[in-house]
Amino acid sequence: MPEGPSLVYIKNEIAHFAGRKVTAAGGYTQMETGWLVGKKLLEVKTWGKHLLLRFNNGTVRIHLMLFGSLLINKTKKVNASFYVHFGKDQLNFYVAKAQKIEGPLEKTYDWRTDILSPEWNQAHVLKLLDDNGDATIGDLLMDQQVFTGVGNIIRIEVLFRAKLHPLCLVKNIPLKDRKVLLKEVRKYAKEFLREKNAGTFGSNWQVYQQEECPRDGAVIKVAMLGKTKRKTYYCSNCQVLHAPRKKASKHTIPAKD
DNA sequence: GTGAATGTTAACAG
DNA sequence: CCTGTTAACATTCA
Repeated sequence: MPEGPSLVYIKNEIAHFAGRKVTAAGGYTQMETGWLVGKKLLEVKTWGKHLLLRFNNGTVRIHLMLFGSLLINKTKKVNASFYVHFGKDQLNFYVAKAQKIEGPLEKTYDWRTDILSPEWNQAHVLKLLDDNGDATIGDLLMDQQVFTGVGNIIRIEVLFRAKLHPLCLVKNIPLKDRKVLLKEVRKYAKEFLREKNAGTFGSNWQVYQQEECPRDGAVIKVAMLGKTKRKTYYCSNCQVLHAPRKKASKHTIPAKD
């Protein structure tokens, strides 16, 4: 369930709990929960795959990892790792990691990299691409400090849409193509959320878990590539592995006078 | 029954 | 010290 858009989907489901007072909190999480009782939930936010429940004395950061889930006013047979009750209403998180964050969230989080945030900032992310030129783009897309909220599905679909080979080095990607990539990341993240809302998620994958390239019919390759220990689906026919660019040589620029 | 899956981190080896 | 590998977490689905 959990890539960035799935967390925004969850946030939207529970946003209306803002203003309600916590009557009980607990679970097998390591985090102390006593500080929540009696406090009013001020706001529900996300930063990539983090779900943030903000209170005036701290924020609960919830991460669903790979298997986590949330049930609203329902329970499973197994214990919740974290739960919070608002009177008769309850949020039950399973297999989720909960931590307390102290102080203002801006101190912990930078939303300029969050692919679904209105604060997302192209210039800032382009700068981060420059800083990470030696990484492969397939690896860098999984870096939450640069592409906050991207998971394996988004990574793979976006590489295809931007026609980039997963092993392409960031420094070899022309600026124009970097901008196309960033545009596709934002676009596909929104499409992902739209499909979550419509209940059609997964019906429009181009390469993820696919066998044939929708562009040219080539066989989709599956491999573990780069440092990322995740399955990578790609079309080696239409996804470009940019070669090193020639060094801009100042000496070959003809002098004007 | 088996294996894989939208993820991350701590512990360990070299 | 830096880098890479492995295990762990414990669920759901095919």
